[in-house]
Amino acid sequence: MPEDRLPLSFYSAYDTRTLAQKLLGCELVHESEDGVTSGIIVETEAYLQDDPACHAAFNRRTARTEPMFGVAGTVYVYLIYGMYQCFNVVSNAQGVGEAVLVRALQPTTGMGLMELRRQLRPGKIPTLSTANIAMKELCRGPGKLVRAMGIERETHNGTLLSEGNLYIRAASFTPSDIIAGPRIGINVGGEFPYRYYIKDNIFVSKG
DNA sequence: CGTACGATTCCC
DNA sequence: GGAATCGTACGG
Repeated sequence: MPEDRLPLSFYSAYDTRTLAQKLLGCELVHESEDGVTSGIIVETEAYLQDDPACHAAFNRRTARTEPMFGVAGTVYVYLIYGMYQCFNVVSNAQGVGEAVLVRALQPTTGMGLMELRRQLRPGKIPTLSTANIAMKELCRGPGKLVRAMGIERETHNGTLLSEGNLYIRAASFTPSDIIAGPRIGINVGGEFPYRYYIKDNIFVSKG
């Protein structure tokens, strides 16, 4: 199978909300030392520069948000609730500060490795009750998919999807129906329907 | 320097 | 329903 990695030009070819929809059906890939994991992106959210829910809203440049002001196709990974991380694709022109949050994947490669990574949660000893994670739960949520894919802020934050071992493949199909609705877990900006997901796809998070 | 909190997940 | 857990943001 050809790598078919999306070029950097793909990420700047659309406005952020359009990109969030164009990413649906594309495949996120991580070629790690432990093995390859990948999954079809089935759920995303857009975060815009005039959007109160966006970390970089209103040109707020800090050490954390700096990657969001990089070129489209930059990776933005941040720590949330002290124990989980979220993976974003930086969008729009350099200096704008917008991104697309990836919220769920349909696993395609390395499900065994995904399950192992999910079991190895910090402070958690795997038990029989956690020994088997359903395939549809492996990447069902932004924190879950980051852990299953082995994505880490230390190594991937600020990298480019056009180079390195974390990248996105072009979609091999066009999603038939895309649903838009309110974003999940935010306290402001709830009036904007910037969450997008593939209709009837069982790997989409419940929110 | 102190502290409140978050684009979440899991357990009671 | 509530805890876990810590870097970040912001005020003093």
